[in-house]
Amino acid sequence: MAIKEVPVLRERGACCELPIVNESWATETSELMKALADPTRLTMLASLWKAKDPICICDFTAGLELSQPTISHHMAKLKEAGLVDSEKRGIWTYYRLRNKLPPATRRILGQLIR
Amino acid sequence: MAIKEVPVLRERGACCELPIVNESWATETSELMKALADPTRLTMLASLWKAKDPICICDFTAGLELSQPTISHHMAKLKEAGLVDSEKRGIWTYYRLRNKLPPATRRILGQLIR
DNA sequence: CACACCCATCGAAGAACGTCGATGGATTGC
DNA sequence: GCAATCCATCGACGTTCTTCGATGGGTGTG
Repeated sequence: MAIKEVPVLRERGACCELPIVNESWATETSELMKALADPTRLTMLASLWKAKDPICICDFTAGLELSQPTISHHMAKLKEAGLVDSEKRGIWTYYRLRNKLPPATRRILGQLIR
Repeated sequence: MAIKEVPVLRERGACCELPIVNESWATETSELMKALADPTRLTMLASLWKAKDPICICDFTAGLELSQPTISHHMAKLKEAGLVDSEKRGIWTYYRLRNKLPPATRRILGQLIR
């Protein structure tokens, strides 16, 4: 646990160089993380991940203890992040996991869920 | 892309059941996602992931275009999330990826960072 | 047509977040 | 001891987020 490799020889005011990190990678990845940074949205995603069939807003409203506008709001965020698709059928709007998910995104979701 | 499995036969006011999603899983996972939901923190994590040696605050302050308090603030969040360890050496505080990371967390980071 | 239901959107309120300058403790070099 | 450096913390500000009630459009039922 101790940090042994670091010499105390370092000069004051002298900073080391950081490994190069792609800036657009950071912003794009943080967008995805923001979409996942809410327990309600994670629950909805996990439900869609596990369910074979699409799920409509009223199912989530009945199952989660939140108002219908809040559920719709969260689902809109998931859609805006490109994580879910929606389709209207009669008076219902059904949501499902987007089937054209980028492979990397799908792998991350797979790691998170289950 | 079309949703074929959904019958329109559904009765009004009748909701389906959701797949069961563990509630504490959702809150805990969302905590991790919140820690990752910022480009600066992602950049710092990626740097620590790639770097062999620990990195001190002043390196990040020099490399990223943010004030020192902001850098310290972000690093404190990463530490609070259990993602990094710190050790003081002389006047410097060195940070490194926590070596006792939960395997699942490590796998997620591995997926995210390249 | 009138009514009931589903749902997206709006506006508002409160909480959480990102950022900074200022400050002060700790450590080291002179 | 004095000055310089690193860094954590505080207080403040503006932004973003979560949540809700109210509203209205769309769709089907009687």
